[in-house]
Formats: sequence, structure tokens, C-alpha cells
Amino acid sequence: MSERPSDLEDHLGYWLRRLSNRVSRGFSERLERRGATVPQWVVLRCLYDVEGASLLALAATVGIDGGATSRLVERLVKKGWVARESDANDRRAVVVRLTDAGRALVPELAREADENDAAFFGVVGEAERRRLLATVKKLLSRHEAGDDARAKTID
Amino acid sequence: MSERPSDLEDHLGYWLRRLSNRVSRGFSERLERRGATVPQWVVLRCLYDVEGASLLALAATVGIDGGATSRLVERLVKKGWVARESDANDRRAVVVRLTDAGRALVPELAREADENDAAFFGVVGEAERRRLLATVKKLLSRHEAGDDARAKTID
DNA sequence: GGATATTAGTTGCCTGGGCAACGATTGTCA
DNA sequence: TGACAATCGTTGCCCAGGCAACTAATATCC
Repeated sequence: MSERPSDLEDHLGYWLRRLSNRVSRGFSERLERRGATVPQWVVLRCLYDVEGASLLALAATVGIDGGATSRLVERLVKKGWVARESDANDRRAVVVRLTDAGRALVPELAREADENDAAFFGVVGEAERRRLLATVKKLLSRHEAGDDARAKTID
Repeated sequence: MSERPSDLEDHLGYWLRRLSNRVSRGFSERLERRGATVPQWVVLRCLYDVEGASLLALAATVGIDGGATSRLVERLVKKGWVARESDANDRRAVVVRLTDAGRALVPELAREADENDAAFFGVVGEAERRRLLATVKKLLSRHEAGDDARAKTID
């Protein structure tokens, strides 16, 4: 009855976490050279499309907390990539938008993302990559249904 | 030449990060009920096997920084799950080991990990799970070779 | 219209990871 | 042996995410 506890390696979640961290780590090294971080890239990329979002709407899109978003935006403001204006219609709301510098940066970071992805996942064949993506999406859809579906979650 | 930047969803790394965070999130909710966190579980599980590791050796096994490990262990000590003794042979070294309470806790946390993994990945078939694990391991082996291979990395 | 929700955003506190500097100890080597 | 180098661990500072408390502003409802 000594019930040996299962190993870390026995869990798929463990391996996924490990892989995900590898990818992000490499990506983050690339971004670092441009002065950005992974969460910052995600926010910038989201703002590139919407252009003028309230802070909490941004938080929902990105999939992180309001507090975290507030501070994240603050750092982006300090870097001159994002501007925070107060909404005229709703004086408690804050409108977040890219600055010109921020807008110019996004394509560069996107290129880094492309290269990173290609380098990392290029070591397996196209078919295997497709299967991986399909399984990942399937798992997500099975577990995101009720919650905040279609958030571009980082966290 | 307006070069539209690639989308977040265009990258496999993005989806992996998202999936990994989902899994960890659910797991962390389970662990929370027992007063633990995911990184803490990993450390405890490692210590269960080795029983008496130096702090930096532990850090290497877990795959995180020495500083982070130092603080992580500190929290575990406060919870009474881990004890820190100074090594007699090397007076700068610290030996970390589980307390009885910590040792008793590991099998319980392991059960949570089992259940979480089964619940999360049980929604796809056995064959698909196998393929997923195989691809993940392949990618890891292709990218861990030079670095700190076979670390039980969390981060 | 005025008391009472509800919402938006900030801030403080917690865990967590990375990097760098630092004191203490031990190892190396001339 | 004695100066120098390498190692161990801690600590401070950064970014990051979660939760809760709080203020300010808007909505709701009687």
C-alpha cells in the first residue's frame, strides 16, 4: 500500500509546460534585442488591429488581469510605444492606442515571431506540425468553451 | 509594400503557450486547495526522490535560477514542508530536504496532478495523446541538446 | 432627483522567474 | 603559504500575473 507518487514526467501537462517555456524563452531573447518582452509584444499586436481600446477591453483580449494590464501599459507608455488618453464619453475609461513608434515596431516584432516559430518548429515535418496544431486547438476548444473563449491569452 | 504583420494566431508558439497556461491554470486551482502552487509541487516532487540536495543542485534539476530557488525554498520552509540545513563538509552549501509533513504531502499532490492530467487530456483519444507527447518530446530534444538537458524545468 | 449599484482603472500585496552584485567559503596554483 | 579564481547562496531590482481593496465616475431604480 506504499503508493508511490506519480512522476513529474508522467503528466502531459508537465511536458507541455516545458515545451512552451522553451519556445517563449527563445522568443523572449529575440525580443529583448528590440527592447520588448513577450507580453508586451502581444499587447502591441492587439493594439495594432483595434487601435483605440479601453484598458479592460484590452485586458480581456489579451487574457490577463486588469491590474496586470494597467502596469503593462504603463511600461509601454514609458517606452513611448503606447499612449493613454482619457475617454471623452466616459471619464473613468482610458483609451489605449499605439504611438507612431509603436506602430512602426509591430511589423519588426512580427518578423521576429515568424523567424522564431519557423526555427523552433521547423525541425519537425509539416505534417507533424499540422497535427500538433490541430490537437492543441482541439484541447483548447474543449476547455475554453465556457470561460473567456477567443481571448488571445498570454498568461 | 505595406507588409502586413503576421497575426498572433499564425504562430504555433502562441497556441502552445495558450494551451500550457490553460493546463497549469487548472492544475494550480487544484493545488491551491492544498495550499501549494505548481512550482512548489515540482520542487517537492524532486526532493521526494533525491532527499537531501544542495540548493543549486535543486535549482538545476528544477530548471530555474538560484535566486528564484532560494526564495521558493524559503516559502516551503515557512509552510513547514522543507528544512534547510547547512552542509558540514562545505560551509557555504545548504542541504534542502523534505520534512515529514512535506513527504506526506507529495502523494496527495501527485494524485491531484494525475486527476488534472486525466481530466484535461482525456477529451482526446489515446492515440492522439500519444502523438502529442511524441511530438513535444521530439521538439524538446531538438532544442535542449546543448543546454541544460534533462532538467525538470518549470519556468 | 437622489440613494444605491455597477463599472473602470489604479494600487498594494503575493508568488514567481531572470539577472547581477555581493559576502563567504573553498579550490587552485605558483 | 598566500594571492587569485571559482563556487554557494542570498539579496536587490526588474517584469509579470492574480487577487482584493479602493476611488472616481456612470447607471439604475425607486
